[in-house]
Amino acid sequence: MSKPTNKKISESTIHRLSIYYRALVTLENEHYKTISSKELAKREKLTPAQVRKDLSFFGSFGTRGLGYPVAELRNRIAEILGLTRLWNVALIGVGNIGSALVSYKEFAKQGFNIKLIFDNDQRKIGSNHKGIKVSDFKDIAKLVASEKIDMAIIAVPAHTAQATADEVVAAGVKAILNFAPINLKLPAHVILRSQNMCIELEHLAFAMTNDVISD
Amino acid sequence: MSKPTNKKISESTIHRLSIYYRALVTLENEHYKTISSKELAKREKLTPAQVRKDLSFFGSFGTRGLGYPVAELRNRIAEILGLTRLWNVALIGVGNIGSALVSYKEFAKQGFNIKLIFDNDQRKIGSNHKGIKVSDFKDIAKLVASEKIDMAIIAVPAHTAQATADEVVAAGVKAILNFAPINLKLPAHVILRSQNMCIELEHLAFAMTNDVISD
DNA sequence: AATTGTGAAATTGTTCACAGCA
DNA sequence: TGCTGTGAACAATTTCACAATT
Repeated sequence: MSKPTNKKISESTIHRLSIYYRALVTLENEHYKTISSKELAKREKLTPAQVRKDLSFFGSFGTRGLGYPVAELRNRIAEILGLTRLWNVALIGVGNIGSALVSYKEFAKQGFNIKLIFDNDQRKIGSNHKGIKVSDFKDIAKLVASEKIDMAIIAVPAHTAQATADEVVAAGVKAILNFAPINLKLPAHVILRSQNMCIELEHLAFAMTNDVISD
Repeated sequence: MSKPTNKKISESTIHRLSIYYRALVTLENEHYKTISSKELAKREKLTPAQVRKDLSFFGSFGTRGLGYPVAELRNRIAEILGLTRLWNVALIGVGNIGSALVSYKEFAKQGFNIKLIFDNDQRKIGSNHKGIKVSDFKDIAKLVASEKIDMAIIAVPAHTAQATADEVVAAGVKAILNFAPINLKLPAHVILRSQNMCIELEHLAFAMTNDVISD
């Protein structure tokens, strides 16, 4: 029922699902009732065939001749991405990036609730960030369990990131978003995504150096 | 000379080049003189064949039986990525994320020098962030030219991002890194990369919801 | 003996093109 | 008629496997 095809959904399809989701939220605000693959593709600089292929992975949702029902499709994608529930997130490290993430409103909008903040700097422990008291990183195991934390965001310096991640995993966290610019080694059962902001700037530098022109 | 093959270097290869670069910097600090594709692959969770294919795009740098010379290879990748020069970067928007980026030390380490900061909030204009005075966004065209800005980082709220980007492009900036969670529409000659932090969390949510286990 | 460099094979991802349906 | 859903064709990327080299 929830798996109309048994083909594996690719990473790139999941990525585009996030894109569709955001587009559909916008379309809903613009009071669209339906949207065709052609129009959705145009908005997100994709091809209509790709939109249809992606959406067909989880069943027939469109109406031939008409397009896709915006609200229903947005809902369905939210279900698939796991956005119909709240996620309890722990933030590790409240330096530059960590502080920015606490205040980042998009997270809350998508159901990612930063519930705990950890640091190991005595000057920061006990202080308040957007109404959340900074806890001592030593207490992570206890608090992750009691607060039912689902995910952790690691925003500590590169040289402590691996040790930090190991402790986060030991505390029972099963999914990590890493902002430290290193490749973390974690057990296979832990889901890891990394965000390295330098890599994107390097990509710009590469493109400018090599006169890459996107057409 | 600089183009030993005429095959196009793919986006994914460029991405891995950034990864190799960082790995090689680490290896150099650990006093490695040479590194084999096997060992490099192991460190970065890739396959040896892929490492060799990627590196072969820009010539034969390895020595059969021995591996790749760490320092030389790091240098060569730096050249390819355009990291052997300084890049003048303008930051647009000094809210949560913008503030974090000004203080983010990795940027400077890789030669990305945030030289100008812009905002349109009168309370912020004139204030200091890490020794850089916040300029009025109205003056962007003049300052981009006089300060020889190469790239802009857009860190403004989603609803103003498109208008901001349009002005940044009008000011003559040819490369943009966008942190606003929308799909910017820009002329083809402008190089654009986007970083959407929600998408990564959504990926974690998807993986947890669907019991994806990376093996 | 160890490891690169690279065609060829396998796999994965994208686009085409059209039958089928509203 | 317009647009979806999808198998087949095509394109890109990754992996294999091995000759060449130190």
